[in-house]
Amino acid sequence: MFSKACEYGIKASIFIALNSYKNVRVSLKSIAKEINSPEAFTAKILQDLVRHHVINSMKGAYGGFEIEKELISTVKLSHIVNAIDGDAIYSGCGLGLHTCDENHPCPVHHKFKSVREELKSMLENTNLEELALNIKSGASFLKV
Amino acid sequence: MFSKACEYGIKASIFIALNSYKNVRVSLKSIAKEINSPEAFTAKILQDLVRHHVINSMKGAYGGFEIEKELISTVKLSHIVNAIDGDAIYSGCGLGLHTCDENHPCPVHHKFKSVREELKSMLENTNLEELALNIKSGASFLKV
DNA sequence: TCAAAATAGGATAAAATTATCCGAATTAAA
DNA sequence: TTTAATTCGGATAATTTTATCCTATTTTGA
Ligand code: FES
Ligand code: FES
Repeated sequence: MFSKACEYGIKASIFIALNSYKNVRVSLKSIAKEINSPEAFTAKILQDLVRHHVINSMKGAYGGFEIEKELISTVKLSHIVNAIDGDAIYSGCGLGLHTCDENHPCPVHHKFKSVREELKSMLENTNLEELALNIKSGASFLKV
Repeated sequence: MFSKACEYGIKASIFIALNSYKNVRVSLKSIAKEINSPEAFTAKILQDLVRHHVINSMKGAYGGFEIEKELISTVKLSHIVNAIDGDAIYSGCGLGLHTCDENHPCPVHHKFKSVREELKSMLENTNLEELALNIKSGASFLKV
């Protein structure tokens, strides 16, 4: 469904959010360890999220990644997915036609559309805060 | 969402079904032309579908691909997707955990599950007959 | 000021997906 | 029986995605 890059991006963001509540900046190394992802590849993805202002980074000793506490609840999954995978999963044609066009629909258009919309609204209505809290409470897990 | 291979496979199957109603066997060449796909790559995918008994093939002059008329309405999108992309899209974890496990859920599990189930039921409840009929009536299109 | 700890970013490599090529095997009609 | 039209299947290539490596740059504390 999502690319590996996007999966890592989502998991990393949740872990960063979790720590940002505790005013702790997390390093690339600890992120990769926590979400079980390749370090250097994860670095690229984090850079991407920084460029898209989903997370913040600080270089140097005692540096790392963070998200402003007040913003955590405003970061939606859709922001992360969009930054990394783009919007094809929302708006692209399920059968790969150049554009999804109501007036020139592919065979699965009407059936596919509702699934895609549900996915879209799910992503747009899920924020990092709730995801981080579920990790904190032990209701969900980032690896294994 | 789906791989290119899967997109081609679905479109090809619909076109084959459409022609099978007219007792016409279609060649690789005409399929690739109709669905706007690379010929040799499409051949591989069709071979795969033949092996999975989604479609039938006949070699030699006047050969080509077909689906038994009586079976067209029994071929579900899920069969095609499963033959080509496997079942990860149904049953895999949205964040790439090794397995999707209710007792060890990833952060998006509960939100993701319903989307995945809707997709699954859509694919399991859509058959080639209805898709072919919509193409026939001009209600939907296989290319451009 | 210097050293250590980080992220940034470019270059490259590995793996997976998508795509192409070509000869072998099969089939039916002439 | 020959020939033309096909699918089949193996080898290979191109592209995209995933992953790694190395150096530069930034930041803080000693
Ligand atoms: S045209 Fe294919 S999903 Fe809309
Ligand atoms: S555990 Fe991730 S979707 Fe179920």
